[in-house]
Amino acid sequence: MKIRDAALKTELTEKTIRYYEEIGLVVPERRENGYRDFSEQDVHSLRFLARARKLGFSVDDCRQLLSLYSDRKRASKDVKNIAEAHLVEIDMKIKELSKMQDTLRHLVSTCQGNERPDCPIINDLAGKS
Amino acid sequence: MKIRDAALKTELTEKTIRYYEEIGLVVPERRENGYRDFSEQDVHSLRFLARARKLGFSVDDCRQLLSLYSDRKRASKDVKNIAEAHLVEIDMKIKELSKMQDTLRHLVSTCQGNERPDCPIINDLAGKS
DNA sequence: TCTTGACCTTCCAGTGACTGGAGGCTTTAT
DNA sequence: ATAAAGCCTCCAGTCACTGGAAGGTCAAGA
Repeated sequence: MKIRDAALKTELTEKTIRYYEEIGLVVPERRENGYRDFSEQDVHSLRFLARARKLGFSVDDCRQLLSLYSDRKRASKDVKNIAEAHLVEIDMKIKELSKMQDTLRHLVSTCQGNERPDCPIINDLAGKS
Repeated sequence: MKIRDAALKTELTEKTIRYYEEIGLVVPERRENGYRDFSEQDVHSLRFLARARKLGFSVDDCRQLLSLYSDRKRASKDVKNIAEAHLVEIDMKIKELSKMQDTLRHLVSTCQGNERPDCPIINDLAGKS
């Protein structure tokens, strides 16, 4: 299957698929004319990658997960470890964003938002309390 | 004041300060020997930038906020608009992360995490329901 | 005076995960 | 025969820095 069809089947772009090949996540065959030729296997891998990326796993995590995926002797604990570490990262990001949200919401709510220059948002950024 | 002291006073790194100069966010004077010479004004701007970045504003937002900061005839609504747009982005990010979190938490909770290969996380990523 | 070491400078490369585009083949349809 | 679509590679750009090399400057101590 050519790259266009692989892209349609995986909801990845052709660019992304070529990039994944470049960094060694998939290794499609090549036809005589140089065109990539994706097997069903390749498409499975790409879909796996697409899902993992959607869950926010880094490409490097994806590489490990993909390797565990094709390892029949894997220990589920290895997978779980990766997922739990990722969860911790997500938690941290949410906490950080929530802090920003709180501060900003407060500032925005106290700003008149009119034509005059007085602005608690600017004041806060300027360090004036 | 030399860059090291500017860095200490603003909690930015020297590298970051040089970068901010490179992209035109601050324009410190230069001494005869080529060293940057930061005024108190410059330090104020840098602190302003540091705070805005901590709230997650993009460098481009920061540029606009800084310009509004030094504009005595600014309208607070211009500031508020930028802040509100940023809040919307933060909300979206949090929602996206929360979705990932939900899915991942569920998957992690159903995975035994032992030496055996059966793994609901891998199964989900592989599209097996 | 010499030297050491801290501090400053510029410039280049790398990060993550793509994305856009140029320039050039091959295939398909008219 | 020709045009359009589709494929290829390679290079540059994104964002906001960060690391490091190579070299100039300055103050203090031997």
